[in-house]
Amino acid sequence: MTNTHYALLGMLTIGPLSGYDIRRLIAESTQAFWSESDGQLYPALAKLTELKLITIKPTPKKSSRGKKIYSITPAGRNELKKWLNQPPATAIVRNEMLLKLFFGANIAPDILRDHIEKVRYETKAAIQQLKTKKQNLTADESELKHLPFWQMTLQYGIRLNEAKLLWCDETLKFLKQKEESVK
Amino acid sequence: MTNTHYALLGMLTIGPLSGYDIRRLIAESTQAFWSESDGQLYPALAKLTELKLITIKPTPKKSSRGKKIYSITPAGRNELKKWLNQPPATAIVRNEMLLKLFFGANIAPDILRDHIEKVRYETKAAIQQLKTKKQNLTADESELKHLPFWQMTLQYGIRLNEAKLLWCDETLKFLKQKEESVK
DNA sequence: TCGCACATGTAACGCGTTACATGATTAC
DNA sequence: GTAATCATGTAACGCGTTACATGTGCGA
Repeated sequence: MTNTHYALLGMLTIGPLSGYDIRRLIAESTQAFWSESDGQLYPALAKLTELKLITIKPTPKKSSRGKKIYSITPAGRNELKKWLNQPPATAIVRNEMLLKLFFGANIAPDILRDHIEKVRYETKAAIQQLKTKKQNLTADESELKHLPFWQMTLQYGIRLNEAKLLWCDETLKFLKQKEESVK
Repeated sequence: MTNTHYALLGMLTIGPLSGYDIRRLIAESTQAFWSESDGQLYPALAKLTELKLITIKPTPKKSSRGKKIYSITPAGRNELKKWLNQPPATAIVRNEMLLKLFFGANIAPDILRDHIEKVRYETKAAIQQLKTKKQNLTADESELKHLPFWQMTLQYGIRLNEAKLLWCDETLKFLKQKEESVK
């Protein structure tokens, strides 16, 4: 049981979903802090089924395409809760941007500026995207009990990206000063 | 050539170092945004030597332990610069804490609060550590040209963690209100 | 009828971690 | 002499990605 498995169990607490649905949900709702690849998703669903933590609903009408609708079982809910109750592991991060910056003495100053300018641009776009997503989420009335938690994760993204933006501005300003002092 | 290889090349622009030195440097200076395990480090050094991007210095005096001192070659510097000039790839992140929060509707409210409280505590500690490290860095005069860049990476950590702390406070407050409204 | 979105899966690969293994030198 | 630190490496394993493979149903 990896985090991938728990992520899938968690998604199925929202309601019965197909693999494809989960895939879309992840892409739309959690891609900012969680992602799954196909190569993980489908084998993980198979394993969870085998463990009887999820079940395949009997296809309601005609076999509509090859679609399989999964539901979480009581045993599945139990496993999920056990995992949720454990404090989250502190992640080890690897930030390529900061690694390059750490070796910044070896880069031409204008190229480094370009890099940070690019990060700044992406960060601004991310903030905008997260904010609109947070707005739209409020409008949507389905799955009311999940709403506040989903908002919190979006708020996290907003806050962290705001800080990143601030840092980009600080750093660009600093780099500009540095270059001028060299002239 | 993976990021690990470039990280090692980068470290060797600071000066000639042994594998153990690099290991220590990473643990002391970049662990907040970059880490390497032994299982990567030594094979990577071997490969870089084979590619002649780094060389083993003739052991200066008596073979002091089994120590090998590596230096970057001109070809190595060239490879490093090519990598540094490319804009950093936007990383895919996986944040277990946010994933658990996303499924927060399935957790007892007080346990969730504990989780965030723990994050808050760790974040405060991280800020303090980064700030003192930034102070001490200024005092140290070796490797002057690297200093501003190292400070920028620390500042990044400080800014991001400050935002995280703010978010923790916001979220804890919000959760408390939520619980009271249920009563 | 043609293309796109839906829908599920497998195979290969590689990065990175963990655990194991070994031995030298220094400080107490 | 013995513990801690210095110092280098290997082996096994597993997670996760990428690319490949296949097929359905709907709308223009």
